[in-house]
Amino acid sequence: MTETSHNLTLEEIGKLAGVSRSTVSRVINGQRHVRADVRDRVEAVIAETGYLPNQAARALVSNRTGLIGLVMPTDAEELFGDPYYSALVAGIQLGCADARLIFSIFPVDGQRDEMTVLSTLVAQGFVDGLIVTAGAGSDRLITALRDRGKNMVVVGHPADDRGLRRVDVENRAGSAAAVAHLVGLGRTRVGFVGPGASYLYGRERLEGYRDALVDAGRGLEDRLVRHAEPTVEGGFEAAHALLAEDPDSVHVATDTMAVGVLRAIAERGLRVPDDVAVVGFDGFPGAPRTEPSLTTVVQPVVDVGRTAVHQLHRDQDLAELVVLPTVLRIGATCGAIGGA
Amino acid sequence: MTETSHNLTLEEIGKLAGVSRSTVSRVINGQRHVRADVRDRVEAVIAETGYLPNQAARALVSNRTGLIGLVMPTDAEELFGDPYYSALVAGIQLGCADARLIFSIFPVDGQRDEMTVLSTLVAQGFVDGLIVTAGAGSDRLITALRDRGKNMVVVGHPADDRGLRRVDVENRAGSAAAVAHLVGLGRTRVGFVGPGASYLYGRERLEGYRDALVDAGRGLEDRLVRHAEPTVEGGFEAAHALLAEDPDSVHVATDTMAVGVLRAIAERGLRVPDDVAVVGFDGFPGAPRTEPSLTTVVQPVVDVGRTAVHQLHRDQDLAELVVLPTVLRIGATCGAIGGA
DNA sequence: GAATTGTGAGCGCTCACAATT
DNA sequence: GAATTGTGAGCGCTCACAATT
Repeated sequence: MTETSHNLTLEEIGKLAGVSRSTVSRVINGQRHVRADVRDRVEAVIAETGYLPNQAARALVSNRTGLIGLVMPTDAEELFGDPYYSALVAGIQLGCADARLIFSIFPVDGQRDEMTVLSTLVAQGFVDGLIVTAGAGSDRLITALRDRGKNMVVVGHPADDRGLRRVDVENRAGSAAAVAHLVGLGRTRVGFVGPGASYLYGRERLEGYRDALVDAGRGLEDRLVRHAEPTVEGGFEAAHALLAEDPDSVHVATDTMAVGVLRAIAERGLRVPDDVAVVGFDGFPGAPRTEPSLTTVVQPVVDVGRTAVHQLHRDQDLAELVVLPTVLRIGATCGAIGGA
Repeated sequence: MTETSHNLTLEEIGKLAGVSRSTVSRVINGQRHVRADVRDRVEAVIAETGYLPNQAARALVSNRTGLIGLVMPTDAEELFGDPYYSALVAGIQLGCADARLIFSIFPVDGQRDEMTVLSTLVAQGFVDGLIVTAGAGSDRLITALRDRGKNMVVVGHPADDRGLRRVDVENRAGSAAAVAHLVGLGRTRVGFVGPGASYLYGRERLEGYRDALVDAGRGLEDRLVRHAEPTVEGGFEAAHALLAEDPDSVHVATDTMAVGVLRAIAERGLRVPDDVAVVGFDGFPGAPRTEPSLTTVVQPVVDVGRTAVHQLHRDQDLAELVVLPTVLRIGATCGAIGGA
């Protein structure tokens, strides 16, 4: 544990153990063809000196650093407290542990040009691969990295998805299941509240809503579909507009918006689920609980993170797109259980 | 923008521009002694080819990577959604922008041995320096990095603070100001709710509470001091115990606990600030608002992050400990404004 | 002689191969 | 002859110095 001011090298460890730098390298990298007693001697010297190989030298010759990066936009401060990122990070961490990689998050804000930072990271070889979440803020970045042929996995659905390795969830089928559930419970006027068309996942969830209504032989009423920003306030406002159309149920495209929807319903003196049933989407682990507890389509964010690492790490011959299934979690807002 | 499969080298760029690798290196690193027309020619080739220097080679020779790391514990999922980290990250990002460094967060969970990860990071030269937040979970790590003489700045107050470069806030003086404020408003039975003794910041804030009462010539009553876990629930329980002692005000050592304290006061049918005044501590930017709005001691977390980077980056002759001042922010819970 | 440019060496590893047992 | 070990070269830069204008 006593460490000298300058860092030791393979050569020096070899000298101390009476072997060449090659043998030390073999011991460190766990290669065969090292005699047991030699291995022990080298390992003893390593332990004694606290030697750690220089990563820059290693990276220079092997072209690998063992680092995986997640690009995280931080323009909006909320993003950091977002339970989505929290779960995604947990999943990526699991994936990195599986693959013996080091996980690092690169916060990128709009002030600095993200391209500058990222060229430094990947193009210049800081990280072996990058996980980037889809969204308006990352479209340019994703295209640039793709064009440079960099090792990248995109989480979610960016505007331009050509030639990308992606991990996504079953948005359309998930929402279809949510709406089919409401229809199955006897609801006849099912509304939809979701984010604007610029959010692809919102568009997909809206399609799922339509699929289910068409499958059930129902008509589609444009007035029962409302868009707003994917925030609590957005949900609140959209719900007020929707409630004027007298729906008996709503599928809300994000749980965050669903909080606003529940608030608007309560403000109108309506009961959930008796007057209006609600089914959300997302079901993130750290998200705040609602009262009554929200029925929602749970997307497996932790698995998404873990899968993204696997996609990054394995051979290139993997499927371009991995879509993970969602699960409908029954709570108290859909009227499937209890006194409704 | 057309990129070939293999990355270019300095040598190749030099050949394309009709100069040596040295001249290209000078252009890239912005050194003098390059003729203007040569510089232009080299820059044109760089732009054309999209050349980016290999960071591993750079790091190998210069012993610097330009990367700063924040070690972030993720055992508890809440930590990620914590407004404290959110603000700290924002500050570190500002500091890195100032110093033209790249900022990276290393999530470390208790499952994997954090020492393994970190030896890889610093000892082996992935990052030039590390910012570590104090806390029970990081004590071992901090000691190990200090013993290895690694470039590190600790945020907050670890159990063993010997030989560390630290950035901290005025916990003691901040709490003293909070309590002096309550005393100045005529409160005579000032209580304290804070975390257990294992939290050093809590101990310091308790000392500040005592300082202010002693300064005001008041006695100290042990029954007016209550400890619990630094959570909303902890604050709630401690407040219920405290309220049995009939205090007319409370200084709560964290805003999170203060939320629980306000809830307990309301549950007892008491009014804030009329019956019981409350002053918290922290004032993090992203923290949820309370009703009535909380009077609190604001610690400058963003500045803490920024300062930590400066400490890491500048010469070693900087002060070992930088303590940033806190500010009392008047809200509606102390009775200084409005109808109380 | 000052500004500009190029050359050689070396950072600390890994890999292919040769030389040992 | 198979297992084990060592040697040489090279990854792509930066730095000190020499060589050029």
